[in-house]
Amino acid sequence: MTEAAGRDATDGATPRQETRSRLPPEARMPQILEAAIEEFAERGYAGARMAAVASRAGIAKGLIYHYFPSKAELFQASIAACARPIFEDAERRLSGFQGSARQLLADLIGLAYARIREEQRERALFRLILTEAERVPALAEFYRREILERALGIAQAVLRAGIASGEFRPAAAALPGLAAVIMAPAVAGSVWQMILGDAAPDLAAMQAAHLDLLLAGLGAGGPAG
Amino acid sequence: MTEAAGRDATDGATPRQETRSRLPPEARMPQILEAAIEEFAERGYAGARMAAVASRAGIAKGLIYHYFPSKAELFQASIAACARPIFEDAERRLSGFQGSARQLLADLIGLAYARIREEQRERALFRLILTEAERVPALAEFYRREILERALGIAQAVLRAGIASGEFRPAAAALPGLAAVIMAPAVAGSVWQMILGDAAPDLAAMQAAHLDLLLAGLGAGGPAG
Amino acid sequence: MTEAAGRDATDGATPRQETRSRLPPEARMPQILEAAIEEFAERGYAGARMAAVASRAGIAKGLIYHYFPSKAELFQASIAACARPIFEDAERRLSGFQGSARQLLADLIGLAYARIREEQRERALFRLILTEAERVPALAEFYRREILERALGIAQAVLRAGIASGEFRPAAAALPGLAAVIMAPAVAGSVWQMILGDAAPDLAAMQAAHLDLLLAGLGAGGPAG
Amino acid sequence: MTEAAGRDATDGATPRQETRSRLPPEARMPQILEAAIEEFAERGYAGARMAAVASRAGIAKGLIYHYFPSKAELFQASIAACARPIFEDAERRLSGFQGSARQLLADLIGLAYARIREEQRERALFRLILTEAERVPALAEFYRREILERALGIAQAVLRAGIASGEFRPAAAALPGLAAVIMAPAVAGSVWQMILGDAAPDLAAMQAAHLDLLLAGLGAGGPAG
DNA sequence: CATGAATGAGGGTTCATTCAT
DNA sequence: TATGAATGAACCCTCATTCAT
Repeated sequence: MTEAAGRDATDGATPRQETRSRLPPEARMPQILEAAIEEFAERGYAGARMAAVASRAGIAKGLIYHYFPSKAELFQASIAACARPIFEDAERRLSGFQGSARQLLADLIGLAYARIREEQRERALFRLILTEAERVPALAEFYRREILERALGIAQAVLRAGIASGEFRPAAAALPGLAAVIMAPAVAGSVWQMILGDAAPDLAAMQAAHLDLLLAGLGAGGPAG
Repeated sequence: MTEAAGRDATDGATPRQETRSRLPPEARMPQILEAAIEEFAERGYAGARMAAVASRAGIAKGLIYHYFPSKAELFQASIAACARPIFEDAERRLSGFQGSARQLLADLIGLAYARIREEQRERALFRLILTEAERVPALAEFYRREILERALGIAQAVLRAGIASGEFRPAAAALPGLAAVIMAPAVAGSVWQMILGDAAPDLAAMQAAHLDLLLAGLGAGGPAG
Repeated sequence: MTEAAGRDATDGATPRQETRSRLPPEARMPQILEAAIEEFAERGYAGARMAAVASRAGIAKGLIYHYFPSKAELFQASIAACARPIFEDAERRLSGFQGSARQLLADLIGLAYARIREEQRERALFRLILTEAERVPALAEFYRREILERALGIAQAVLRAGIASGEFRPAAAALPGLAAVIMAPAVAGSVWQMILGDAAPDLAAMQAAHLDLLLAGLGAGGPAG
Repeated sequence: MTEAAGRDATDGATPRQETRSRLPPEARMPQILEAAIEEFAERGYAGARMAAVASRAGIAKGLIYHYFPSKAELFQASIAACARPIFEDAERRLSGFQGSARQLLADLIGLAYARIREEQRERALFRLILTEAERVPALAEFYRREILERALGIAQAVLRAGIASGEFRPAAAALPGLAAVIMAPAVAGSVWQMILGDAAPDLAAMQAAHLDLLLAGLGAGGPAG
């Protein structure tokens, strides 16, 4: 997206300060990774071109190979660079929470939708996972371990808390697929964002309906209770 | 090293001795499209190779170009070939339905999960859409028009029917994001299937929890009511 | 050396019969191998360029890869193509020989120098062996088995025959290094040809001196006898 | 991935704290040449990498260019560095020799085989000459002038001495190729060593047979005498 | 209609060389 | 003097596309 200013146009007017910049590795590597994440996310692994990565990073193609031995390793490193503790926030909020389970649920849903809306980087990671999971099993495993399992764990914890406090109907504990269903709208919402952008279902409306449905569906007066 | 290749084709003198099955376009095109869908779904557009499509179809590379002028057009045609009336079934069931809205909801959810589990072809299409939507706007548009909008329409219809019959709480009508939330677990489920295969959350459990949550959450005694 | 006429010059006068020729594999492969042998022999493995091989063969670069999967395999195949029974001639002559051992020796030496002078292909092979033996152990092994051992065997056979007939002094049998020494001038001669071309020591003069020295040194009246 | 590199050099402010051994050209050049000779001998000119030369020399890539303007010139210099008076020893021994020509011949042959066996550096030079002579005419010329001609001169001198003293048959003088044939086994022996290493014909056995053959073949009672 | 040999435009990668530090 | 980041020109190889047969 940054589309580094091409070097093709010798525009003659500006006095060419296109000099070599010589950054230390600590500065250059993130620059390349950033460019790579963008390129891979937009084009997929096969469609990405090393030249485009270099161009986005504003460097020569060959320089990439001073930092990463191959396209495949650059890809792996790009994934790793995205793989920050995505749910740290949510888990901290969960463990320290004092109020009602209903309030906690509302909080966490708010957090999830906020990330979907705002986190550029995570959207790219999600696209890469969807696109390349079949080709790179490590990606699928990463998604399962770092994203799906942790999100399910959080959902389970909230459910348990709500049942314990009497806010949620006890029968909810008997539904093994419930945690997945609870978090599903956020997943679908981010898929739609990814595919459709502005034409996707409105996230704010989804968030409101999502919370409403959960509160109603989990409430103590539910049908299975 | 000797690669005993070639030469088994028509050699001009002998009047056609073992030409490969000379099929009319009506028979050959689906064969090629089938192969192309598989290849594109497995490798993505950039990763797909025309030679592999030909090989899957059991024909020579060159023959593809008698039916499709380019890889890009073959891709478009592959998409179109998937674009069969995915929701025809559901819409027919919807329009002719006699029973309760709760029963209708259960039926349609059952239908949806069955397709997710079984329809090889649709899974491939979904993968292509996820993978290539950014690069091929027509794909995103196809998804919006043929899949998302129709699914949302069905969900809205069920909601309206349930509200009209008094089965669902009237407040549901005031939540514009509800239709999307209602169908979201099926979308998330198919994404997980795609990424994780057998490691994905169990679809049967999701289906049960999904239905249970909806019935409870939409029921007349809900919170927003 | 053939340096196929480049296709860069659209000369406008000649009606361009630079049409694609479509040879069967049986005809194209030797053509490529021939070109490859030349290129590898002249530049060594690392120095050889696939583009140059293609150019020598008068074909496009990519076509090589229809016949050989990589530069390394093309190299191996080039070696194999040279590896014809180099000493078949000499061994046949040896086994059927009727005259004196001195005459046989003269014959075989004549044969050896004739090959050094004339065999284009063998010179290339020898150069490749010298150049790449360290990098490609199979080359060294090929030289040992197919060239050195067979040549030594022939020399031993002649020695034995001459000793048996009383033409050569019996003490020659007691010198294990003698066979190697006997054939050495031919090897040195071909090395010098390879390095120096016309500036190399004259092969005819060497041949005469070689034979003379052997006849004198192996003769029955020698010092060690 | 972090490549904790660079930065340990002079940074302009602090007055030189841990600059790497700052050597004068007289000390640095041999170090580089030594490394270059190894690398060129092992990989050939095209296969050699400047980075590998630097690494062998324990310096940075760029420093090579302070001493040699290009790879080609480094190669030339490497050759020149090998070009020490290879035959100085032999020529000194020749000019001061007092004993019989037979003894002199034995001495010189012993010297030659000893060098083949022991001189690492000369083996590398010889390999370079064989490998690159066609591409670098100066190499062939160097070989002709500094090695072949001088060796032939020594052989001629010994021959003349032996004929003059009556030890060798006079007819030997009439064979222009004889000097080359006399030295040839040593050349062949070193080629075999180079290609085959331990699988080469035994040098000690060759040396014995070589000397024996020469003494017998050059002796006064020979056939052409 | 059908084949697969043939082409040629890149894409990934290497490496001699330069140059800011 | 010394470093190694940075460049860019090839090089090997792939693959969509063409076309003689």
